[in-house]
Amino acid sequence: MRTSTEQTTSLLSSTEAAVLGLLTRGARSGYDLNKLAKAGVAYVWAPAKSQIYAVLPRLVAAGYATTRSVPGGQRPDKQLYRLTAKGRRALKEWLELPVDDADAARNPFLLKAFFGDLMEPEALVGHFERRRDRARASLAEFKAIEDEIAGREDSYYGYLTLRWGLAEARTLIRWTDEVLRELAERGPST
Amino acid sequence: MRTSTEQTTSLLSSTEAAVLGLLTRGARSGYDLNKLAKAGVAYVWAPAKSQIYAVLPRLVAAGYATTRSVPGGQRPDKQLYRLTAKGRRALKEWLELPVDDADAARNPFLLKAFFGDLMEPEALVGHFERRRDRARASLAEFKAIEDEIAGREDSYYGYLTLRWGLAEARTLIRWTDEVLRELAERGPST
DNA sequence: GTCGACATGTAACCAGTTACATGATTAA
DNA sequence: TTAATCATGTAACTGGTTACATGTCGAC
Repeated sequence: MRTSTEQTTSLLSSTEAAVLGLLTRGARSGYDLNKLAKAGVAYVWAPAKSQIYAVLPRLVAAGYATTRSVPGGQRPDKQLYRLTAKGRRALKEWLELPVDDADAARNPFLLKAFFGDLMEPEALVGHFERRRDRARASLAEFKAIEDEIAGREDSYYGYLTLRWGLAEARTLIRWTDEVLRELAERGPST
Repeated sequence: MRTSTEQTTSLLSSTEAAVLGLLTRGARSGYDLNKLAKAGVAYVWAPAKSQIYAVLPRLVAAGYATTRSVPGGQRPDKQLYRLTAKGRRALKEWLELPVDDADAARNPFLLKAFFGDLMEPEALVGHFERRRDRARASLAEFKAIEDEIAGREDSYYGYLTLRWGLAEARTLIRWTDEVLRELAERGPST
């Protein structure tokens, strides 16, 4: 973001973009956004709560959002954030910018698998079993969401990304199953 | 790693683990490791050069590796790092530790797709086309590597992870193609 | 005579995390 | 009475990035 007076770059961080994106759906508090993120974009982007609270004032400082204090009775006042036209423009700009081609490959699971020869066979099998189980759980979860939103025009783009989740989970299950079968074959025989 | 005297945790960062992993293949310099990483584990873990140079002295301090200076004639002396028994144990421990279940979902591409309604249709199409092209390129690359290493016992675990790369690329191509077809159908008609 | 490989590192920065701090309200 | 939900935020840290700095040697 670079909060200099004459910023030329004006680039959002992904978390800032995610927050602005959620704000397009209406004015929200940090608390709301956190819940919304956990429920909605979570598969795609999952910032820590503290990060959301950190980002919001910056967005206001940049003129991308405004705050309004809603008295909360006994509890702390609710800070309601609302997207500005400038914020919407900045978001659109960020969204339309090509994704950085070299977006870091960092997958701890694959890293472990890659060095599979350096651990006990059972440990490796455990990794793959957990991965498979997790993929199965995701698949079930995604299917449930699919039933809910499939065909609903308003969540078409969410549905697109969900379909990636489904496809990935299925591919993951197939691959882990295959590997587990292979490992079972080689393991005992050697 | 926590370089306290009585560390109980002794946990490696993934980059430290990756570097130790590469060192199991023999003594290497930072420069070597960087090239090796770019060529080998890159799909799985791709640290910046400077990060490798930062990690190496820490590994030595922790007793996980030793250095030996190899005079380089005119050029800077080569620092050759060699894995210690302790380092190998630490690596094994890290490798066998279950992967953190909640390993951050952060995919800028999917994030953009999720908010597809907030950008120009052509921009979204562009995103998907680039993604598809990139997946095609990866697929070709992975196939080439496959031809090289398939069946070679010594790279079995590298081959496992490569197969994930292949499967993922294929799934990605199928999904992006599908989405692009859909977008083409809705775009002009609406 | 220019480019890329060799070879090491530092400095400044950044995006994000975990744990801490506070405290009322409500439902089981 | 205990746990969850509401509601905000700070502090300390971490794992990483980009750009900078320096200089030789060999190939084309």
